[in-house]
Amino acid sequence: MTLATRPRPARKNADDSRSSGLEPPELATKKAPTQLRAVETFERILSTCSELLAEVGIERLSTNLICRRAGITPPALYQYFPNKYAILHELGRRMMWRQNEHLTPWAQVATMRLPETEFADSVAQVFLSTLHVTEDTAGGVWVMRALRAVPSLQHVRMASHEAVTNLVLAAFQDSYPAVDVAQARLTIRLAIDALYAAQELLVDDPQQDPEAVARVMSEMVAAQFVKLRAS
Amino acid sequence: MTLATRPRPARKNADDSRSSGLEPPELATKKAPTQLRAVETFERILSTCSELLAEVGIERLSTNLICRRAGITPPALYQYFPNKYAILHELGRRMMWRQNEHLTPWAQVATMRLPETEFADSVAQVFLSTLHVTEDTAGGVWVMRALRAVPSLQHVRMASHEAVTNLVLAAFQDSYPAVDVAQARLTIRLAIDALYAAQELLVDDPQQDPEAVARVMSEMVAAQFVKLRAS
DNA sequence: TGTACATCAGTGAACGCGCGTTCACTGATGTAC
DNA sequence: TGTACATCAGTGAACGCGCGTTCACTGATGTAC
Repeated sequence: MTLATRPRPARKNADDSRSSGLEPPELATKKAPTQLRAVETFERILSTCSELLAEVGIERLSTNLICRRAGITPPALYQYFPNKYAILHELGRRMMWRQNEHLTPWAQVATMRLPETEFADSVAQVFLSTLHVTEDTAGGVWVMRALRAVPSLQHVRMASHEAVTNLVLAAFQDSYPAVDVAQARLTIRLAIDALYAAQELLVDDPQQDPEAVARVMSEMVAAQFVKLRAS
Repeated sequence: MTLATRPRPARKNADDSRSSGLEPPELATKKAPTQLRAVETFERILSTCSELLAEVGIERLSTNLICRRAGITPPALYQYFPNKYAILHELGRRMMWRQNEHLTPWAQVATMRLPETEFADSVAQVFLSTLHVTEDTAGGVWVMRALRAVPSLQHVRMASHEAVTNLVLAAFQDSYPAVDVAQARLTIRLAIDALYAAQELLVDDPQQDPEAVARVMSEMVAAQFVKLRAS
């Protein structure tokens, strides 16, 4: 018989690569895939990760598990991502970006000038449409939860909320230039966080009626916005 | 020389005890400590867990790590808790309970009848006092985050928010019996979730001013409550 | 008030397992002449 | 249009490590007579 098992390769110092557990993990992707096959592998890693996140939760998610499910071997995964956090980072970025996309056409001067009732209706509408973005993505909720749960991933959510705030703030300022910026920014930011919280409630508790939640939250937000206009 | 190393004990079937990864983990505590020394150990496990949660995050938290830091051996921990989730469960329960404690004296008929401005002020006050509860507990924020992140622990947060909702709802109904219950419950629940979201913002972003956040959120909530009274 | 014994509290040492990670390698795709 | 060669994409097999968990055991505390 020829070589059935190869001899153990010499290892320099296995500890070098293992972090002490205190530095944050690398989040950037590594090599970008160029060939078609590679792009498919890259995307399959992402979708598998999303899928598994919903099934086993972030705690039991591992690169080995992703590889097994995606039908590839670990070294293939490591070519593109340094660790599972980088995969989650990419998933989070995409999800946030898709949500923000739905907001851009709403955050216009014309919207900000709407009378209270119409304004509230428009808020309710964007609320429901961004809700659908999360619902339509497999494991979308769990990606959102992972962003919250992992310390090194928090900034993705933060940056996204910050970006949305600036988007809305710009439109608002164009409409009401006299309003105090700090005050406006805070109100907008809190409105956004409250709306996201309401989205989470809907996901966590399927008993709740999305339309009713959208209505109440929009009223709350609209009233505060109108108050802000007059200040 | 006498027995330096003992012979390997026979193991029946190591797989029996290892879960397949799909059933939720047991959350109840095991034996309750009776003697003083045991109570101290029990409490040290809890406080060490809280401490480590803040340092390494839930992802790297392990029973072994807790034992090392707490100065006990694993079997001692396993006497009281079946796994790390049970420890987090207990920590979460305590934190939620302490927060709710601050709310009970507020959720009274007299409060509900306050005029809008005074009502808003009182909301701002409870908001800030519950915020301090989280801040004063070592690793308090991380306990909250763990409750969100771990699927099997979600119900602790949910149950707490539900309980708070009922508390406020009862006081509100006593004051305004004519108001539609479902409508009132939804408004209250969303207000609570929004206030918690604002708390998280303050924790995540130390730039934000707690007083300013408290003020804006309270105004938003108060306005909606007053609208509700008149319906 | 003393002692025998039961229960409580915690130890030391080991286990099997899956995880993250890397190695030398093979096969597929693209490209220069 | 064909071919030699470089680069890209992915494999199979192994590693050291820490984790969850359990064993038989020792020492401390409480209690019945």
